[in-house]
Amino acid sequence: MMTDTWLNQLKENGYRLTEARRAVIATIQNSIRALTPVEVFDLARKKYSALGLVSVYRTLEKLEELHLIQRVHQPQGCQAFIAESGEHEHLLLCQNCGRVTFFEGDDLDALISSISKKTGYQIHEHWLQLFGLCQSCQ
Amino acid sequence: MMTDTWLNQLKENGYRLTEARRAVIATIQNSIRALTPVEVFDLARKKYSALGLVSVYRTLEKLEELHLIQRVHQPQGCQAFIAESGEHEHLLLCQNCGRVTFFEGDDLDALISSISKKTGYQIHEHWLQLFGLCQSCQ
DNA sequence: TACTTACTGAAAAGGAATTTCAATTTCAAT
DNA sequence: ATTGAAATTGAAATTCCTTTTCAGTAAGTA
Repeated sequence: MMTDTWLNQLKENGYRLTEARRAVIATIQNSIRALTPVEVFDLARKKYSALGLVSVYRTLEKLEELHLIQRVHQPQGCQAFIAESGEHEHLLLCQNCGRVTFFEGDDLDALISSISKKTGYQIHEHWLQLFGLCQSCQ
Repeated sequence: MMTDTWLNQLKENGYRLTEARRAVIATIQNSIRALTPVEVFDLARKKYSALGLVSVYRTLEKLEELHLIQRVHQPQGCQAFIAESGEHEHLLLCQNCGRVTFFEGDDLDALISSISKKTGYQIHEHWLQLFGLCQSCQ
């Protein structure tokens, strides 16, 4: 199970496995949408009521550092996190329920080299994110 | 001049033209990179030293509401603003100097309809942003 | 089982954005 | 020009979110 993968990742990097971290990890892995620190806190406390908000922040920091989660940028704010998919993938967000779906196969090479030629920039990275309505929200 | 366009926009929407607003507007329009509220404040105070930070926040709010400026999302944070270009354009950011260049002509229709088919989402919006080095920073 | 040290939650501190408020300025109506 | 109502101002206070501090606790190796 994926939870174990994350716990192993923490362990391999010299971090300890604690109840607080297990609760935060389980919460994020069970969510289909991006969660803010306070949302993680509220949800995780249902399973582990002694959890402190500070530990949520500290765990999120470590998970982000290990590239297990990523920050999601949205018009309403950029404080929410979602589990990362393995590869270089982009996000598709439901504007109604917030569900996050990953997609790949963006071939932007032609576009990027054309923009590079026009502007004179060396282009190193790109962000692509789509917004819409998921099947159940249409 | 573009400053006048913005001032007219404010006026047409029932807002008054004040020294504070003129200073904020001039600062943003003269910047080639996105500025945070505090950066706007520091720059604008060189021309109008009585300016308060609160007025910067309030003016940014109104300019955003009128779609004259837009928030720029970056890995380091999402508090910076840049003047909007007229049409639906995307941003190209220099990772060294922060210079912002707009580009258009992103034809993502094929990609978007393919993703739509695969995922079942109705896609309504897309964000595309490129990062790299501008000519003078290479 | 013992022991080192990372980790914890609570409280305090810090930083950014918003609200409050009395004084000032804008600008439409004289 | 002058007036006066109402929007706007800057400073201070407040709120909200995140980080730091700290003494007690728990993880996990020896």
